[in-house]
Amino acid sequence: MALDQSVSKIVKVESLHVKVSCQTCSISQLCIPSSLTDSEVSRLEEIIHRETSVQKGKFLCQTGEKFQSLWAVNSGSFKSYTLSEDGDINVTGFYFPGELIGLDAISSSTHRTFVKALETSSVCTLPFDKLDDLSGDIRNLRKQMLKIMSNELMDDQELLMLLSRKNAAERMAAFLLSLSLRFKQRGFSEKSFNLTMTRSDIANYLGLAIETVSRLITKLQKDEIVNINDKLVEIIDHKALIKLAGASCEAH
Amino acid sequence: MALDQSVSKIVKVESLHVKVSCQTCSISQLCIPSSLTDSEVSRLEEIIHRETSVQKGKFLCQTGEKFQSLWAVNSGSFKSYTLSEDGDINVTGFYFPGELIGLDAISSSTHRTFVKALETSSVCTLPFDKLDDLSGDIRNLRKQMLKIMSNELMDDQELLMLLSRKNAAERMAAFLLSLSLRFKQRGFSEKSFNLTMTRSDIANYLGLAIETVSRLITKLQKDEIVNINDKLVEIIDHKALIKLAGASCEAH
DNA sequence: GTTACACATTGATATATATCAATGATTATG
DNA sequence: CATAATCATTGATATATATCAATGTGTAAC
Repeated sequence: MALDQSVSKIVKVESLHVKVSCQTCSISQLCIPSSLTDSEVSRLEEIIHRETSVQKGKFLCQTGEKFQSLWAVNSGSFKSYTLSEDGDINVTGFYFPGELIGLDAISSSTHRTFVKALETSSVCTLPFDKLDDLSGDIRNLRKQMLKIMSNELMDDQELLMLLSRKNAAERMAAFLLSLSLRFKQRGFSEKSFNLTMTRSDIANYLGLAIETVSRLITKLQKDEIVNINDKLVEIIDHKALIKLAGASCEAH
Repeated sequence: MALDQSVSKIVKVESLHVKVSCQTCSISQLCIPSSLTDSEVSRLEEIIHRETSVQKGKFLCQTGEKFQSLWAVNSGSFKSYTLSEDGDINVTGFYFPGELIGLDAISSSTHRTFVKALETSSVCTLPFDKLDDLSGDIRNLRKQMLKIMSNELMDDQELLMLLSRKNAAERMAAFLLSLSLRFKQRGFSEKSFNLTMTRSDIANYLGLAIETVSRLITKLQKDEIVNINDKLVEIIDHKALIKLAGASCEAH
């Protein structure tokens, strides 16, 4: 599959004199769980470009582009993927409000993935050089950045377990649980949320065939564990889902 | 499988008046590829506890232990793994000279894995608090730490691709190539090296059955791509190995 | 409103790899 | 030195999931 549509062109949302500040936003994991003081948040605020809108299907970044900023998702959702030489897509992750995009590009100073909006979304832009300078001063910011990265490492390791050792049903269950947890952590409903990505994205991400994903979803409904109506997921039996995701012995 | 043997007890190697300095050691990725000045390296040196020996089978850390330091591998090798509730082992990674252990524990301040010496090895210990303080002062050190973590994120993503999308032969080839590259980057031979881990470790890490790994090794020899004599690997046809690891289309 | 196109579901079949089983080789233990 | 224990190899069989194929459904295009 080739690149669809035109290259991204990020459009600044009209601010309409509504000056939203980081203090009230409380969404990015960079500010919130950390112990930044008000004045520290203010300094962070100064370097952040706030509330940029990205239309559905547009790119936040593309492979090969120079890395300059991190993005914090404000609303909407994104998928990241790589393209192999043969042109096949490898979905590497999904991003939801409160999450940081671009951490993996720090080391090479170049983006290694395509990041595409799954719906019309908005992000804050964090120029990395300035962020880095600031973190020299602010111990808690430095700590928080390392923490976020370390956290990502842990998440990746978990995903690794999932993909290498779990069967299809376990992967699907773990995927839904992970989404549920991420939404919960950011103050959204953990019981009911939207799958903004396609079945094909999910299948690709989980290393499964799209037909397998479809069948698994059907089965989860039959077993009355989750209810999935097209895009809308409702988790009915959370415990059963956990059990399904965790059980790695019986299946082997 | 339960925990084998006793808990680690790290023994200080007799220094024998040989004061090895980081300046001459040049092994850790923390110091070397970075642009630290001599005086900066000296400051780093002051906080590092050098050359601790770890016997084969002993633990560098265990799940649940408090995170206090990172370790830089000097010699030997380690494996990291988790234990599920049911007691089965999940090998999460291998560590060789020059590589840093413990980055994933930063976020939770607690070790989430067991790290076990595959052979008698030695490490340098980097107290994290002091390292963090120092990185507030030294911009390049800060940069280097983020770079290392970002790099790990990239590596993990690659591994993720490998485990979710590649078949057994591709995984095995990619595993050997990745080892080869890592050894090369640290100045060791890329053509010939030791598999210090068991077949079972490899199989577990790659999400394959041990028998499959064995068969693949046999096949790689038959095809005259690599020569594996018990633990010793010799890469004969590097190009063929790359081709094998990369091909993800033909197999699907 | 009709046509086209991406997305999703369901069934039949093929295949890669796990599992089971037997044996050999190497390393540790008394 | 003998015996056990771990690790590795090889073959036969079972099974989970990919692939192929057909159909349905919703959304965009004209």
